[in-house]
Amino acid sequence: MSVSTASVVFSGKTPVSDATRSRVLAAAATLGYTGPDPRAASLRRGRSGIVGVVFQDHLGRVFLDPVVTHMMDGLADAVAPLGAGLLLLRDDPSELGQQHGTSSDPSLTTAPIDAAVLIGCSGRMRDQRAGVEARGSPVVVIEGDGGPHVPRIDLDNHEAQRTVAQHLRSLGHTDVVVLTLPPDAVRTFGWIREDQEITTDVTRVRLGGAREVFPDAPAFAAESSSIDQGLAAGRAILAAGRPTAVIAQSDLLAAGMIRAAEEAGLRVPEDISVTGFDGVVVDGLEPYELTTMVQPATDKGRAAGEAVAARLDGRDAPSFRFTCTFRAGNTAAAPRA
Amino acid sequence: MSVSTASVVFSGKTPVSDATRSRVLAAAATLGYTGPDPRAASLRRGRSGIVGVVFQDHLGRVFLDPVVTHMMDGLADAVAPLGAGLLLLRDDPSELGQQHGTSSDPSLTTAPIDAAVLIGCSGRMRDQRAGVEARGSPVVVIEGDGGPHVPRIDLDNHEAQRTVAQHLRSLGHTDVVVLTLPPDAVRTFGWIREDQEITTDVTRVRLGGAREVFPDAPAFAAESSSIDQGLAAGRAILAAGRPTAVIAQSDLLAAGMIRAAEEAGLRVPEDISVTGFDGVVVDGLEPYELTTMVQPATDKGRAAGEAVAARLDGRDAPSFRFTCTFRAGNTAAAPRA
DNA sequence: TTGTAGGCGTTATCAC
DNA sequence: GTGATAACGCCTACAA
Repeated sequence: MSVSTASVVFSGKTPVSDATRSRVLAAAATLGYTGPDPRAASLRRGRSGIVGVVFQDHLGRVFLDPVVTHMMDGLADAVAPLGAGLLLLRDDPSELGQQHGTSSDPSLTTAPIDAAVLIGCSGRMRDQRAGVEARGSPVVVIEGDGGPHVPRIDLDNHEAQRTVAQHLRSLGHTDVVVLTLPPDAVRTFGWIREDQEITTDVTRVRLGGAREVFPDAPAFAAESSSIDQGLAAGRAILAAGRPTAVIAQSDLLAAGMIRAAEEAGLRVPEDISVTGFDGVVVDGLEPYELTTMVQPATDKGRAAGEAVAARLDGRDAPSFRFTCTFRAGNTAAAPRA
Repeated sequence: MSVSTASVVFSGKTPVSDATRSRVLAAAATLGYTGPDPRAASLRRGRSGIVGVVFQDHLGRVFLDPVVTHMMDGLADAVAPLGAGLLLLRDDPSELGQQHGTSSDPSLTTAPIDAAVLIGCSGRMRDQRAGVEARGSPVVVIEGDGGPHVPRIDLDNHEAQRTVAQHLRSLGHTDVVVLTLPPDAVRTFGWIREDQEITTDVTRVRLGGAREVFPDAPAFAAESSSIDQGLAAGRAILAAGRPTAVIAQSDLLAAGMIRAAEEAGLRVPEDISVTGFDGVVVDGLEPYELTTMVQPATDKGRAAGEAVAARLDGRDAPSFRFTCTFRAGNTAAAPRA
């Protein structure tokens, strides 16, 4: 009985005589051997059959934010023919400042992945990316800047947000607040200072688009994209003043903002206009239909998956920018005279 | 410069002099070494920091079915303190009948996982489970039978479905059809024959609960839990006859069934009653509110995660059965005289 | 504190 | 068609 014969029997890569095969299988059964150990196999082969997907947030968000679930749907779809599993990873801020992953958390650098998809791209993620690529694993970034040679899948965020702002301006609004996604990995809830650096690309670029139309619009940052956060931020915004319109950077935030407005006795859109971003279905928002930009979330995920597949296949993968489309709902109207 | 010194520097498990550390790091930088290779590390350690989650379905379902997303949310939550990533795996039916995974797909047996959570438990999954446990990786099953010593997280499906059926009976229904989830891995769409074996536990048990009240109710199987499938099945059911009520095994199927009824010019609940199962929010179902059983999906996921954590920690993990609660909506009423 | 040796379980290569 | 052998890259004793 030789090791290599056993290997051959289990992998089926080389013809084996029936007699030998059954002898090997019998021996395996006796010894309680259940086939190759994946860890050893992946070391030897240099492939694990795993694509890592890295989020900057608690993993719960992956499953509760419709934009993300749709994106993941497309990603899973595109990665399937590749025969790879998706490993959900978190870009853990608690590792900040530590020399090297003393944390037990699997992360980009400690997980046995063949490729990585970064959702957003913080500074630290960018550092890790270098390490991952140094090992020869392709990296693709969705909504973020991974550096010069990293395929990048994103939206025309600036343009899209400018479109919405323009819509509000044409309705006659001048007193506008922007309710933003987290500005950086620290995720501080509150007003964004003038001198504050916004490291999260989506947040910064969308804000830039809005400010192209309303240069002086103050911005309030939420900790994450959720209705609850929108509600909390909305309360804070209304406690500080009474804008005629709020530009939210996500539909979930917009939904929360609307609730906050209702709480404060304001009618939408008569007393205050609220716009969203994403074009997802938000539960329980009736009778409102958000005025928002619709983004092709599933396509974005699929494009990322295809880019990964291409890179793993030795082919080149270009960056791709998707276009959002304006959808007029019933949450934006002319301000009251 | 020695290998072990480098190892020590990177792992930080042993005190190292500052001089040595910087010498090592400098050398690493020069050589382009970016830290330990995860594949080799996981072989040596015998741990990969990965928990596999196995679905019987296309991975897209994971992200589009609200019951599943909530469950995953709870699971991610409970697994987080463990510092493990979640690997989404698919129990690929295409491997059926193959001796050993000649497919390139990562599966329970070919993925480097430390533990596995099985969603449902097909016959093949049960076989694979044995292999996984033989390697010492704990397995937990959600909604399925993994065998004698496998912790099992599920619902009082029989009782719950009986409750709904009882409700319909008390309203006066006698002519009832059950719209079921897939009966087995093959997922054939259509009427379930009398002699047909139902291998998927949830499907079988819920059907049993319904038939305790309506012993002769015919059953129609969908291919998956989705509104589209409910619609298709609903059309087929209505083409074959006109029951006074349909017991759907999921809210999504119920939603599809309602659409099919509307298509056929039937009013719900006046002409036909429809009940669901899950208690999730179904988009665009207004003005209906499903009469359904609400299940604690998030808790189910969390319980599974805690069971995994316990087992990885050497502790014992008991099975747990959650209870569903009846929610009266407006989709079930007395049949017309 | 640093260096050396051995093995984790595979699989690829080669000889037979 | 089968068997021996050498890495894959790391980690952990143990010795210096």
